[in-house]
Amino acid sequence: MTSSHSFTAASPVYTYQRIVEQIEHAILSGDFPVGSQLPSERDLMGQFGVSRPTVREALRVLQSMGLLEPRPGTRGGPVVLAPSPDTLGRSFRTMLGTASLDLAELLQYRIILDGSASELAAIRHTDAELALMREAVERMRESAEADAPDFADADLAFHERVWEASGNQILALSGHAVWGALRDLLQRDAERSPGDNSVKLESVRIDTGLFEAIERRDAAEAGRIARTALADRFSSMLSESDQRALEQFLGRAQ
Amino acid sequence: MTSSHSFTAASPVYTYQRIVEQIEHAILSGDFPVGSQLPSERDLMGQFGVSRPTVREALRVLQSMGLLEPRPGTRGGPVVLAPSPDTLGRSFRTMLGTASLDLAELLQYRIILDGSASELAAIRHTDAELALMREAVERMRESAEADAPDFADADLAFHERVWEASGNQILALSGHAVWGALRDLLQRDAERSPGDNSVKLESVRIDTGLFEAIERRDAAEAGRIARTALADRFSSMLSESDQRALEQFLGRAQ
DNA sequence: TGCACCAAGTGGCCTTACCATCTATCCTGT
DNA sequence: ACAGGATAGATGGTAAGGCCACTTGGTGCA
Repeated sequence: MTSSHSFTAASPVYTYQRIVEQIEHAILSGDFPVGSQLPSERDLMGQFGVSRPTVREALRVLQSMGLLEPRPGTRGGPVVLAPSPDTLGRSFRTMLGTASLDLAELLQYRIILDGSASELAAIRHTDAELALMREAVERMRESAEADAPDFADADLAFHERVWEASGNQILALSGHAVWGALRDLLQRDAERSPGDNSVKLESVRIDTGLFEAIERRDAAEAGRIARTALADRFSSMLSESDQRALEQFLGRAQ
Repeated sequence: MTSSHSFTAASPVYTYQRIVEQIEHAILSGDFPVGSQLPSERDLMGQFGVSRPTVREALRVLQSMGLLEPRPGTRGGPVVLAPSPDTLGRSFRTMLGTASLDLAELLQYRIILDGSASELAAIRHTDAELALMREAVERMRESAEADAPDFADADLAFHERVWEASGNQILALSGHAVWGALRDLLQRDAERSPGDNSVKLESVRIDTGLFEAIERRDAAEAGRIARTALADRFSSMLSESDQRALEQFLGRAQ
């Protein structure tokens, strides 16, 4: 009879990878708090019993994970960095960049994120966050009325404030990444009409409504506005079947 | 008078970093599709005009981002990988480990993703996807009743099928990443009672209800089940204020 | 006391080299 | 003619040694 034992994959273990794991574990377990220094490359090369290129490869990987930063000079050595959400955002971006994404998927994902973020922002925003959002809407209005070229920046700024007011930085980071991917996709596909002022003014009108819903803590309405705004703005670029699926997801059909 | 020109920081540019950027851009812009090969290290060393350790450091970084995989042998060379949730999940875990992310945020994010994925799966699942989900639920039930150790795998398999049935691969990738991070966190924090069969049976009961809601295309109910299941299962690990915010977000309070 | 200088150590990069492994090809045996 | 194994070449993994620019900390001079 065959044994029920299942074998695990026998992938080779590279020495640089084991160094990464050891140092990573040492940092995450608190042996090297933020701001502390690791031994220099030449010391590590002795401690691990490997050559310098090998420890350098390991340090590069840890560096790209945002855990370390090199520091030259006497009494130098790699220093442990404070955790930054940047790497998480970069992971989102590379994942979105390599995935062969179609517009429908990306739009759908952004509708999910923005809708939820708007609901959360309505529920748990603080006065300071509300003030920042109000200021951003005002800047959007000014930019649209002056037909200034920085409207896209002002638009993004407002949505960033909403993401932040959601109190969930994963939402903020992924929202930013998806926003960038969507922008890249559209920029590549079609040359937008940048001078069309009515579109800008319509955006201002919608975002003002979103802001007011958030202000009066009407989560359901805030989420609804955010979702339908995105759907209305982009649905014309989708195929007919994707449009129908989107409508159904938003609960308008049926 | 002083000029109004503002200078930008003059940070040093490392050559290995420029290689990373060039290769990353080439991959993300589609010049090297998934599965294609880059020139070998020795070739790249010639093309970039640098030494082999330097191109190796660059390749290591790209490798740790999940973009590449080395491939030895004649006609070898670094291979471009398909996007994987692994690196995103690792970023989540790193941020959790360094305490710049808390459990509440991650749970909230997973509730948003799983809820939306379940709604979408209810709307647009195909017969084949439904069969796969039914099969996965069945495997969960068998594993729970036999008290087998592979229950966690069966549980994950069911949720993977739901993510896939949502028709949105971004949802599937990020769902997978968050799931992995959450699992690691719990595994580390507390030694769960693996023999507690009632918990498994309860999970089976809930997921069966979710499956049936998806089967009858009841999107609202499917979303509700997915969200409340996650909240009920994990909320006891949250602080009291986070629990209240979660309840409010789910629309039960008020 | 202040400041310029200097020496030591650090990371950044290079050169050369060897090894295990994998792939493609060829060559042999059938 | 074909199947299969041996072989040769290229690849990535790792090592050793060395040079350079720069940062740092102390030292000695004004």
